[in-house]
Amino acid sequence: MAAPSSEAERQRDKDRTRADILAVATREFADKGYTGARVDEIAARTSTTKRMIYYYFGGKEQLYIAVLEQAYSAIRTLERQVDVEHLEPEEALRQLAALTFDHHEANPDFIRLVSIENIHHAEHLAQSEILAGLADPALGGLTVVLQRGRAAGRFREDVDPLDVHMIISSFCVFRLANRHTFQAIFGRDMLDPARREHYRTMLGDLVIDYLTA
Amino acid sequence: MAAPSSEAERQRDKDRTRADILAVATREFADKGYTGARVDEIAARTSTTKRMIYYYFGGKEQLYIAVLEQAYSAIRTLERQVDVEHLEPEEALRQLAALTFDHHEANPDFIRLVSIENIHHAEHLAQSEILAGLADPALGGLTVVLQRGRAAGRFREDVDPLDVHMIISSFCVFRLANRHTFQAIFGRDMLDPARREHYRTMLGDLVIDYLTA
DNA sequence: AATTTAATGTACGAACTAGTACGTTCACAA
DNA sequence: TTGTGAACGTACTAGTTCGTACATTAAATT
Repeated sequence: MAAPSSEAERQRDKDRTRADILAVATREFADKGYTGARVDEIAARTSTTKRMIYYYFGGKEQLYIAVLEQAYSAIRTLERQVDVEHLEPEEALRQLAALTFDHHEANPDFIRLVSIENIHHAEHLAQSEILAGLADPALGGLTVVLQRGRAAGRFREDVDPLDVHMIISSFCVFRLANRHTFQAIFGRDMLDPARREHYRTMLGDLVIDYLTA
Repeated sequence: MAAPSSEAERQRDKDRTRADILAVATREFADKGYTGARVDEIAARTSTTKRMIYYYFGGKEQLYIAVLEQAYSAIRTLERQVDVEHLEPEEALRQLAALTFDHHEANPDFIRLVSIENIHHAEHLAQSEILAGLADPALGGLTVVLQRGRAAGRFREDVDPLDVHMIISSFCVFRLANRHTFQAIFGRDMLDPARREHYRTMLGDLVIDYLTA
């Protein structure tokens, strides 16, 4: 009479097997890229077999798309966490920027998957159905904040929310995505914890200074 | 009695064959990534054969490193073009930023190679010997300009040239490297010629506003 | 308990891919 | 003009990699 899905020690568990494969595949794809990732390697690190990858996902490409979808879904509701209505526009913007900063830093696999997907011209993302819900959450709060700042005469007039989003993303993504070549060339680790606060503040200043110039 | 190297229709030409392979390989690696690129495919697009790739370069990895080296070498002397001594600091900075903007836009293959190399943790770049000469040209002019701006009391005091370089690169690299996912999600093509001037100006404002806040 | 269906494991194959053995041709020097 | 080495082409191999045929076991259903 126990609910089957709540049993912890089941030997056969569709959800668990799927989740296991997905987790391992995420790391493998993020680490090696789409072409570099090996289905056999993913299977080996799973507690199940390669057969199950094809059983549940159909193939390497569909598995990769599933990985992408899960990674993107995880960040969808992110920007909603900032109280854009009651904070001062400047402070709300700083918090939005800091949120992106923190989230990207906490999810290096996601950034790598985005880089990889861009190498492939976003052809897999384009096939996905999650696309629709992605733009709005990223821009909702930003649009409101800019509106309020402009209304109060504190922000410049000609600013597009998407451009501000682009500025913030540029900085945060670059810091992770280009970490290795930057380190190799300039000898500076952009992810050094000792410099974290410096960069975090810098991003806030950058955005605010631009908007209030 | 004609100089052998000036003959256009030679059937055997070491330099030409090498350059041909390198040019084709650059496009192939930039397009497909290191793992995705196929030696046979590169050979097929060459006017020579796969045998020559191994003859001149040794193997796929060495060919890739040669491609990387050539791509990086091409941008080494870039920043020197700005007259940092005689221009106003603000104007010199705007020109430096615009130069990076233009160069990145004109060399999408290079940006893709950098992305690809970061996916591979810059392990190939680290093996290369060109590394040494790369940091200086990128920062030389910037350091002088910031110095002059600070001396004139027009720039904030606490700014590191490498941080400014990072801001500029972030923006320019993001615009190219993340073009496809950005387009897929937000429906905006960051490389649309109609928006080019907008972004170019925006980058200059961003940097100047931050430095003069 | 019997039967059906979902989930899983094993072993294998077909196609691809980096790299090479071997043979050939051209340029140049003596 | 002839010998020699550099430059080049063809055909192949060994190993890899995605995907699947086939067998099996556990859960759900009747």
